[in-house]
Amino acid sequence: MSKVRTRFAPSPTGYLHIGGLRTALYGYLYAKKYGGDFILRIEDTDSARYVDGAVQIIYDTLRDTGIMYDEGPDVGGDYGPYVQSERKSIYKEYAEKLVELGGAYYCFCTPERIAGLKDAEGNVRYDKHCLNLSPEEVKERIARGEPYVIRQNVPLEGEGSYHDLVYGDITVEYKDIEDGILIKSDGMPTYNFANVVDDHLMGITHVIRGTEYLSSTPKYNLMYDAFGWERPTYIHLPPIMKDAQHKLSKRNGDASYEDFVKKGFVKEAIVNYIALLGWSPKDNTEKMSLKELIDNFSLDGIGKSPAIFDEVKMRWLSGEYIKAMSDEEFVERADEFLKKSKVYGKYDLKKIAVLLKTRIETFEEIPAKIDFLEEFGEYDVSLYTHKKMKTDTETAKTVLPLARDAIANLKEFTFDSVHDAMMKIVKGLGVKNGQVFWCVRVAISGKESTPGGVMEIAELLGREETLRRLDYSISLLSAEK
RNA sequence: GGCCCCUUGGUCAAGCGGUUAAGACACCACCCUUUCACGGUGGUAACAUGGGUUCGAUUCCCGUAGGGGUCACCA
Repeated sequence: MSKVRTRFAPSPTGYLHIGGLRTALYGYLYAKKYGGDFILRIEDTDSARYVDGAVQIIYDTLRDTGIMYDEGPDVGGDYGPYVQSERKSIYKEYAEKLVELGGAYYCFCTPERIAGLKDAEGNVRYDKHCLNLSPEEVKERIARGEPYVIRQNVPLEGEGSYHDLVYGDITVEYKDIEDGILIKSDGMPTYNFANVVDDHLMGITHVIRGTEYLSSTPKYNLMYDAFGWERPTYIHLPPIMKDAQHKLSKRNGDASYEDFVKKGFVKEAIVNYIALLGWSPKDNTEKMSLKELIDNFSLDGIGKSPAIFDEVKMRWLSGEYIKAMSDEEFVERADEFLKKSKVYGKYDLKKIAVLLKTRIETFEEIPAKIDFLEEFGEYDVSLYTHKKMKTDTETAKTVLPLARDAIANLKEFTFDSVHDAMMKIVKGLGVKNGQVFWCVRVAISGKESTPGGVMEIAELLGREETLRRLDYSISLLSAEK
């Protein structure tokens, strides 16, 4: 059996959307699983849709996610060029060959004539008007400079079948397929032709793409057959949906990979999550590195029905990755977001990392979680009322002055000494731990919830600031009637 | 509309003729706990529908409904 070769063939029309990234990922996983090659090919035959910079985004995204291609425009390879616009002459050559083989023909029909072919439903279907033009006439009209296209010659009868590795046997009747354009009047090939020629010439063994091609594959097979080429194995992938009826698309302005990175999702989690959309491993493991994805990947784990993208679950996965990071790695990778907080540069980030890691799912949540360390002012004293702890402002009025004095008189200001001081108050008052801790934590943070409790916060703030905040809170309470 | 495809909890998703129909996210409860989290335990919640085939259908076949795709000089 020949070496597996898969390809990802995006059009440079904008950023790489989630669906495209998953297609690339599966192509990569499949190739690597079987020790094969993964190829990147840029399909830029439609100059009207070309977006500047889009090719670079494709390169960057693939590299960023670790989906490395063995051959491609910027890495070279033995089957180049890997950009379709640079292969124009190749398509011309093969199109002419296909004409000779009877699989295609020149067509000089004007757009006006074709528009007149509309049926009752408004669908246009070409009528093979130019099919039987003599070679002489064709040559003459081309010489005369008449614009033309080359169309595929699809049989009027019969049917085409193939076996898709995900969807099983697919059969389409030829009468339902029209003589599509293979070479446009500008000399560029359409996808319908270019993908067949390139996949064959580049030795692609497994074509992995979205279901939008499921029912048009028979017409590609017709070309493989006409050329006498071996048909590739097809693997069509179910779509990724935004909701039950809408595909996730850039058209809707749906988030792309880069958007999620900007929103602070861990990159590995994004890749991991999209791998799980439409596929699941035998043992249902969910958190997997790219390496593990390769090991676990298998075609029979791919489903046929559309999968709805669930950002909530991706957040969870992102959180799992964050929890698994060392403090060093966390500080390094979260740097961009740590910078956005008011405390950046003022505290020991590693100490903060410990408090943050189990409390966030995306880096974007960081600033809001720690800004209270720098920002402290009037807050709602109802925060002291906590039903479970059985505390209220009265408890606080008793506890806070005691805490203030205890901390002020501490010989050493450390996590443990603060803890002991608090416990002493607990004992002295004969109350529950939580009653003291809750009040003090609120008093020095002004927040209902904070990453870390009294000792962690006090340690970060330092004795001076801790006392200042306690004083402020005591006065805030006494201002209440 | 024609053709192709799909249909298990809110979501992802096991299952591939006989199961108490997994697991995960989310949600709820409890435990742990100095808050919030983390962690732990438990819980609510699903085979679209009607016919067959079969001793027996979530699983196989047909219809219906719902959904997606496709019918471009876009990919």
